[in-house]
Amino acid sequence: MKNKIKKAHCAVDYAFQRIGGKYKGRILWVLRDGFLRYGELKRAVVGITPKMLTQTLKELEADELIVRKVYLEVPPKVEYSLTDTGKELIPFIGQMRSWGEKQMLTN
Amino acid sequence: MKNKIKKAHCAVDYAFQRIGGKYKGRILWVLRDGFLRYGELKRAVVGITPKMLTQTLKELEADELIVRKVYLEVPPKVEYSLTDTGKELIPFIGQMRSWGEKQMLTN
DNA sequence: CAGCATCCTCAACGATACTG
DNA sequence: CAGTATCGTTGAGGATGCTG
Repeated sequence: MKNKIKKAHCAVDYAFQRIGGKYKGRILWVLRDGFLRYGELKRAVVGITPKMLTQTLKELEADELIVRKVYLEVPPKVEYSLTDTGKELIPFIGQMRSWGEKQMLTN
Repeated sequence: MKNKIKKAHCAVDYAFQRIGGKYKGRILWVLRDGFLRYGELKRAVVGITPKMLTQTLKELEADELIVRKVYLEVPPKVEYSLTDTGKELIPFIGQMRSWGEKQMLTN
C-alpha cells in the first residue's frame, strides 16, 4: 500500500480516508460478489466517468482493497475483484447501505 | 433534515454523503457516549478549526444526527449529543475504526 | 475494450482575526 | 465560552476527445 494517507489523527480518520471519496464505497459494494470487468463497473456505477473510474480503481488497488487481473486477449479484458482486506469492509458498507435506505424513505 | 443531498445514485452513495467529509465520522465517534461541549469537542477532534467545527456541527444537526442544547447561562454553555439516528451509526463507525486500526498496524 | 491526456471549475477546507 | 467573518488555497471531481 503506497497510497498517501495525508495524516490520520485516529483510526476513524484513517479508515474514512481509505474508503471515502465519491465512488469508493459504491465500487467496493458492486464488487462484493465476484469479478467485474471495466465496462461492467462503468455500467454498474451509474454516473461515473472513465477518468474517475480508472483513477478510483488505481487508488483502491494501491490500497490493496481490490485486485486487477489482466487477460492477454484481443480485445482486451480486465477483471477487478476484492482482496481479503477489501472483503472485510463489505459487512459494514452493507450496514451503511441499510441505514441509508431507511433514511431515504423517512425523509 | 434540510441538508442538500446532491443526488444519491444509491443508498451507499446517500449514506457516504451524510457521514463523509473530513470530520463527521470523528465527531460522531467522540460523541458516542454522552454530551460534549463545544470546547470539549474542539479538544477531542484534534486539528479542527473553529470554523470547520461549527460548520460540521451545523450540518450534522441539520441532518438530525446530533442535537444542540443551549444552556442560558453566563458564561455560555452548549452541549452536543447524538440523536437516535446518529446512535445507529456508532456500531459501524466502530467497525471501521477497528478495521482502520488493524490496517495502520500492518502497513 | 479499457483506458489516457488535457483543461477547467468549484466547493471543501484552511488561516487568521474578531465578538456577543 | 462559543462561536462569526473574511479571505485564500488546493485538489477532487467533471467534460471532452483521443488511443493501444
